[in-house]
Amino acid sequence: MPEATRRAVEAAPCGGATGEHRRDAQGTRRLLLDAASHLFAERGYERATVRDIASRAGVNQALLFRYFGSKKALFGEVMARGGQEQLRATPPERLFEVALRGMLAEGAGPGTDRSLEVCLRSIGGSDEIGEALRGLGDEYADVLATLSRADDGALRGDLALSWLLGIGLMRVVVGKEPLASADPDAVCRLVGEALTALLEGLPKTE
Amino acid sequence: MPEATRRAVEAAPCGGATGEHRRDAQGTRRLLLDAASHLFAERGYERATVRDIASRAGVNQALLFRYFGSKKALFGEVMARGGQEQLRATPPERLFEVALRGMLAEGAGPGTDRSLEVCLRSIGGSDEIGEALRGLGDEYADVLATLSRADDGALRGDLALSWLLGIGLMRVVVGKEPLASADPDAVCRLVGEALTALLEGLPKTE
DNA sequence: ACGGTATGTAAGCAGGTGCTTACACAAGGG
DNA sequence: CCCTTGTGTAAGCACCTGCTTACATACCGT
Repeated sequence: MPEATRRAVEAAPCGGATGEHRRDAQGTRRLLLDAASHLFAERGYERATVRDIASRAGVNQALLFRYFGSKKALFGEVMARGGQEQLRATPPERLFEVALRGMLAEGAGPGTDRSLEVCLRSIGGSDEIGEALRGLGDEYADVLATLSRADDGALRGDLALSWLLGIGLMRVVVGKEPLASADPDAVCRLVGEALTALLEGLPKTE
Repeated sequence: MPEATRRAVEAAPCGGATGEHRRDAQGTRRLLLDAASHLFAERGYERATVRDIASRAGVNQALLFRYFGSKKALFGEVMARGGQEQLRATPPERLFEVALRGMLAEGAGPGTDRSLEVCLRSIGGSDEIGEALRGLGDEYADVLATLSRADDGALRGDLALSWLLGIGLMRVVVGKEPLASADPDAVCRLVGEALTALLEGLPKTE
């Protein structure tokens, strides 16, 4: 990869035609954060190297360590940035479908939350990463558990989350057919119907 | 030449990896295969290093390459050895529960099939490994698909397999509570009930 | 203008990886 | 006996990893 995607020459006319970097710490910090977010979602934690991230940001990798300290800390900031927005912005009875549709949507627009995808792709990684990922899972499961009035609601929530992640696993990281190309509506309908036996608090499937 | 003592050594079961090895290519081959099987199931493909495998087998790592050529080839032999026995030995309508219970049983007896666990722990790995793992998934999904008479039976099979793997993911690799410590019977009952909406060919839940 | 400092870079370090090579030793046949 | 062959080992190679260091340079207050 000899040609890194250099930072676009900003509107600021530096005079020189070289397209050199403006010295803007916050800007390059965000560049690194964006690059890391994309690469973690694409390859998972282990397979996204700091060199790749820095290269994608168009920045020397030493800056990554100056601004974030370590790869793990960068990962933490990435997950904290947009990770739990969807979790908090979605009412519990819609969370499952929203998360499922978020994972079924392939073209990842800037708005979609890919943190669950990051989790799935980073599973084999170090124990500390697994710990961090378990935290996000716990929050999802806690919300899903409120959808059942049964006394084993927490277990039912875990099972629902398991299905959600399993579907994401098969679809986006394994690419299993026909699931990978299936219509999101069809998947939601089938899963929704089956889940009514598990969680009573789900909205009726039409 | 103390041939009597040598013969006695050969007759003895060589369980421990300690002490000197007798020069037995087939024997050390199997030692490597066993060690690899355990370590792949415990840590996944990437995190099980060839040094660890050779060390666990009590032999030099160079032998690993002499007998198998590469780490990937060794992985292939491990997966081919016991991977699909359970798949072929189990009638379709029982496959889901057998596989689920196999994943819920923590104490991995010598009989239990851990190849699905290997899949789960190796997901982040290289693309070629993912390809190999997809093959096993395909076979499971094909069997599960026969349990539905609907015209989207293949999709329903994929969804059932997704749940199976998702549960394994949460339980054995993430260790999510309360699922990780839940009673296997309770899990099977909840999942079985919900799955009747998806696959009609499942045996009645009690 | 100018010096200090924030920002950026090139080069390298220590450790780990899969894999290879050169060699030691045992067995068996001429 | 020696010499070939199969089995096992120690050492090393080339590369990759996260991370650090020494240095260059643009910006900004004075």
